[in-house]
Amino acid sequence: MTRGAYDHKEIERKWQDFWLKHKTFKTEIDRDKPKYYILDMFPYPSGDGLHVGHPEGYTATDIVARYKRMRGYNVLHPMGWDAFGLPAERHAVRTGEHPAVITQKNCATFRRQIQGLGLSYDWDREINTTDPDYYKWTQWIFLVLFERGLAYQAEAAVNWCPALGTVLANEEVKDGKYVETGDPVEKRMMKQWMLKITAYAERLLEDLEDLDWPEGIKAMQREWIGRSEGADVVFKAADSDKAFTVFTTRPDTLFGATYCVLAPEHPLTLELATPEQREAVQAYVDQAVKRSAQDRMKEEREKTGVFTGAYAINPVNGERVPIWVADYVLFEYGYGAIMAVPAHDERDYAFAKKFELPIVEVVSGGDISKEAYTGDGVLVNSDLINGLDVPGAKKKISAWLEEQGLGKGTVTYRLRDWLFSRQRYWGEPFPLITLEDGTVRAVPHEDLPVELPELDDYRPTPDGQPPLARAADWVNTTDPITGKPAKRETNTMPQWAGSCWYYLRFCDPRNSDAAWSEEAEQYWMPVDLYIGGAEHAVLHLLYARFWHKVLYDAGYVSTKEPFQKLFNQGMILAYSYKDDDGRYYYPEQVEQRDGAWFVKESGEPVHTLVEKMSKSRYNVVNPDAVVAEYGADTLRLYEMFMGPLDREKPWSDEGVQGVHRFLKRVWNLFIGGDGQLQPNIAPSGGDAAIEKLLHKTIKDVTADIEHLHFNTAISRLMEFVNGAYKSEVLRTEWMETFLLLYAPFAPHMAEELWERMGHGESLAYAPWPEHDEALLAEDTVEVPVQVNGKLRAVIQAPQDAAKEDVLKAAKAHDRVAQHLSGKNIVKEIYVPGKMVNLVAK
RNA sequence: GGGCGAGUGGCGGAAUUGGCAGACGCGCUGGAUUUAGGAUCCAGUAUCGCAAGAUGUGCGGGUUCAAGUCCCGCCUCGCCCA
Repeated sequence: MTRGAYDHKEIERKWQDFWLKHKTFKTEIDRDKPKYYILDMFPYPSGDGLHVGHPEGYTATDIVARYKRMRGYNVLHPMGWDAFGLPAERHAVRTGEHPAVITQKNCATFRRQIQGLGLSYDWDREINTTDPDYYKWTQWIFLVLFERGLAYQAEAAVNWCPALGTVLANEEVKDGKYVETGDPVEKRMMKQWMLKITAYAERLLEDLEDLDWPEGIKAMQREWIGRSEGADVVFKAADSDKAFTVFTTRPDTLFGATYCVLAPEHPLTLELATPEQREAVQAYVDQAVKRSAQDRMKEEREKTGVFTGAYAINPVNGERVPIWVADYVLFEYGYGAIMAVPAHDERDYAFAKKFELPIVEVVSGGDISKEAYTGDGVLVNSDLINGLDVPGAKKKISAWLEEQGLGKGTVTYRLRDWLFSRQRYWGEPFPLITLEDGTVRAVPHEDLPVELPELDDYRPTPDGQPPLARAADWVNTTDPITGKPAKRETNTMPQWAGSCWYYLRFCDPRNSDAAWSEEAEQYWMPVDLYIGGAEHAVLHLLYARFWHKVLYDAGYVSTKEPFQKLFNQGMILAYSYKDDDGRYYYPEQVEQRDGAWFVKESGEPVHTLVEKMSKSRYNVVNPDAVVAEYGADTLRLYEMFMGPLDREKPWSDEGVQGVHRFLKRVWNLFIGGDGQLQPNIAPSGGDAAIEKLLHKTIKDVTADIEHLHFNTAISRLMEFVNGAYKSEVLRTEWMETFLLLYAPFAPHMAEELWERMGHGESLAYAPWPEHDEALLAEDTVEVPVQVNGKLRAVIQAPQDAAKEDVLKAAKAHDRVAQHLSGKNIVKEIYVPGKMVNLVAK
């Protein structure tokens, strides 16, 4: 290798060591500077190590963090590990090794890989959700919820897998089977801890308004919360003293209710069934409860149901309507009972058609002989609300129901309370004990954390209890108040718990007296910019917002919302190669000939696809390999150059090489083959055109970073370098300015060149360059001239030229004149400094 | 079915407010240098055409002096909800 050649390995090692050793990015509260809190969604440290998707978001936040520091902000930019979770537990079950051991190993790998990317985190703030010093405070927050009445125990339906003897998360179950092994999963009622997130539904919805978040994410949260206004209506059973309540979003259609449906789980279903029908109803209920909610809700599925033999009285007109049982009504939603209006609801319509139930139109505007009409229209066949439109009818009928004591207008939410317990080992233990009389008591704050006990087997017990039940010494304890025997909770918290508040711990991560100090929270919060994948659009972000609001109500935080601005990076995809039999090939196994792809060995044709990276598709790109071959600066720059941050984009090895070539061009612009600074970099002289280009670059790169348009920012830097290569003399000052612009993107090389330019200090806190608008002003501008909207010439004109002069010059141009000859000009348009258009006939 | 987003060269993608479509990069072509290059540098590269010129941002209409950009109708793909 030539002496002066770009050696990314040595340069990157040198500066990574420098930053760590000098704690360059260590942050303390500094009231003389404005703060800026920029956060990545911290990773789950899996055994596979970093994926190329991780550096995408991390590089984006790193660029902003480095840029903001240079703009004089006090930047909080931390990293940590969301390390509780299933893979480590599965590993423990297989090997008997404590999950903490594999977790430590994985964290070390992630730390090494992330540090190898030159990301400017304050490593003194590193946190780990599995560290007792951390989960002590997760337990403390749980107690805040518990003490405020927001945590309660309830019988809830869970996914029980008999083959594994454990409960599974919803994500692990598909089509009634465990996704990993295919073992059947059934619903089972178990006592679970629930968090009352529904108490915050309205505020979680309302406060979305002021957040600078992608509209799509806000829409998804709104849908998830699913606020709907409607009415509760009481239906009495005919010839009985029983009654049931239904919730409907369409009380206006009450006169069109021709039957009612109870969910199979509804307690009245069997009670109301007539003796003749009871057997059929029982059989239907038995098979319906086994189906999943998603399956039951599927619209395309053939509707099923059984008549109970009983009738209800429609409260508005006193008519007898049959009561059916059907699985398209869910017990969890509303009251598990509906009034069916087949004329104006598609599912009711399909059901009524199949079972030949009457369909009565009450809103005009559709053709109910063909399909249900769900739009607005004038009410008909509806007595006191005839002639009104839908919103007017809703209002009037709700008021009438209330008057008559038959119901009332209500608001319901799709959002359910949060099932918060898991029958697992590797999670936070609940800081609760249960006395023999059933009293549940919080573990006193001074006794936190409740640490996980050591086990020699991490499987559930043979009788289906969670693994923690194996630790009898731990489970059996005494109540500190009464001294009576008590048992610890054997469930643990779900993985979401640790990530619900980590952004607060980062403000004050080593505090042993509190989860965070008031001072730190007030200085740093809220998070100014939060970047991560859209897969957390609903759950993580909703759960964290919920906890934050509870902490706000309890007076522990000063902001209503945790994350002011949110941005989602798009997924990185990759090309994969697949033959007609569906077999995949590694990129090294295929070659391109005449525009088509073939397997090298067999010559068999393959087609290329752009897909998610996965091991089974043989298209995973390993960031370690890219760093080893091209360096971290290349990986960073390439991932940012691929395209807009929020879009999906395919990985291309050629693209990586292209960016690496650019980095080498920058290096060679500064450093000659002899390893010395290029002789044409001089304290004075230089072309004014380069100075102008530089100032344009400053202006554009600055604006692009502010807008997170990193791909175009990099293309501006490339344009400057292309310009500099054509210039004979490069003024030192200009080249240093360029390095500052370049530094957030390729920090290792920028630091190295900055040092070689004679600076003794890191450029991490050097002031960000400002452009001089005066230098950008043009004396003369190029004005395109169109004839009838088509470009015919480009003329030079003074910036402030009068309209007449420009038009005269335009008409005088040969080619313009040629296209005007024989025609009359009917209109002349001049947009100053921009455009001339001559309309001629 | 509903909501949101996207559709621009061979490829990834540019284009504040309607104002020169294709910046920048990949790939490709040619040249320089080199014992050699899959290194480096320079030039070219939307399509058709020798040229003048014509055509061109998923498709079909419209508004406008001027439309990738605004409006109406459709098609395809992605995500979310059902």
